[in-house]
Amino acid sequence: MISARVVGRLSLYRRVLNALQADGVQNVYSHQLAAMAGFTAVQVRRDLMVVGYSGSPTHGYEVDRLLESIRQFLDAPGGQGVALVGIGNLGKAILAYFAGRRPNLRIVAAFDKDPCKVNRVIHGCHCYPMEQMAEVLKQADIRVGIITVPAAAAQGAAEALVRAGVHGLLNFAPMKVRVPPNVHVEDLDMTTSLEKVAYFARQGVSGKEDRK
Amino acid sequence: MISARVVGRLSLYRRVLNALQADGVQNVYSHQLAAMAGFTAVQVRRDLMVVGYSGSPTHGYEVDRLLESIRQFLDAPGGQGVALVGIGNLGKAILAYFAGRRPNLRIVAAFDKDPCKVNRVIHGCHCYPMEQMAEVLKQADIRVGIITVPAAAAQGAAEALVRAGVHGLLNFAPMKVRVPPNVHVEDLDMTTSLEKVAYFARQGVSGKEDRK
DNA sequence: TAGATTGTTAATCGATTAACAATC
DNA sequence: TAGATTGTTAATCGATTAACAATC
Repeated sequence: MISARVVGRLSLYRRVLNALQADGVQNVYSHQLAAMAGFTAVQVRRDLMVVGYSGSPTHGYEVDRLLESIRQFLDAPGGQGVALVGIGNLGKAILAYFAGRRPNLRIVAAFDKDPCKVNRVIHGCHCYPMEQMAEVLKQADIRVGIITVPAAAAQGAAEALVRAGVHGLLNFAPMKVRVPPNVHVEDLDMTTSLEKVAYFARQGVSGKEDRK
Repeated sequence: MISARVVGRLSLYRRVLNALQADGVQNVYSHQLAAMAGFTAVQVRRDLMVVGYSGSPTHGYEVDRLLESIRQFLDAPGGQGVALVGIGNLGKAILAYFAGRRPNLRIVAAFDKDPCKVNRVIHGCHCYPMEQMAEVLKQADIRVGIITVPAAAAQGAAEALVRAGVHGLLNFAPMKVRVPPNVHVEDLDMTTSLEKVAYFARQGVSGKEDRK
């Protein structure tokens, strides 16, 4: 079983490698990738072994082939649709943020309980009333959901998404949601993160070991 | 040295406790708080010891006094100002999200290099050109920064904020920033989080142990 | 008192780091 | 070959979990 941490780092390596590829770089060593991604060389080498592509002691890793290996590991073969619940300020910003960024992982449907916010297209994403969720998600084979509703509505949104067949949730609401054990939840809690930063800024220390 | 994890959990406990207080609940046991916050009772008890307030075996924790202890631990005495760099879709959504939410931790200044986006007020926050950052931050004694610029501009934004005296950064850009060791950085990388969720949704497993 | 909960120590678990032989 | 890097195993570190005496 691959840990969530490794998957997250692979996602970061890919972005760094994309930048290198754009610059015409053909080979890269683990310590270079480590410095750019903010991890250690040993972590990088161990993570890259997971995707099943080996480097060479003389040339390091070939950028092109490594990117292809990561792509095969991370991406769904035919692309993956994502649903978003909660078309408020944050929801709309996230629709804009992901619009056209990664064709393989697109937000293809958004939902809101407010009738005034649905039945239109925002940043290329169709907006539907909550009642149509099961139907739309089944029809588009969507298995990933993003929750951008207020805290009080988060649990309900999560349950609706899970009922509609979603197996992964990205939760922006400042509240933990309870889901069946086979559903993966990532919490992206901006309030907690900001309070953490504020605490350590006030203490004048980093809360982690130095990053050299 | 308190770990960033503990500080983050305290922030969550506070929100759960606020909800309980609003419901008129006066006492709470560690296992109740644990269930609501999504952690274990032992974690809750250990974390609460950090803030220096002891519970009682018979009544558990008093909600009012516990909230006060957490507040004293987490919050800056006179309130803490926050600066935001990058007034795009995401930046504006974050200004709206935090507006009026926590008087003690307010975004009081926003910056952008685009002259069209500055010299106005968005969700109660004054917007300035980048050139005025050092001056504004010093005058308002701001030590916390939020980065919502594109990936390519993140390092520059981080350096400008650090030069202006910031000791903590909340980084939304999908790129690691390098900072001096005494600056605390929290990365809030939506792209990585979404890719993690998509990966585990596709595998049909949670990537963590069951949450019971 | 009896009993559930708290505070605290010991054991477990997992991830990171260090060390080193294998490789080109 | 010499040398830097890779892949892999062992040691370290930190956090979580389990166990239990102390408490009201």
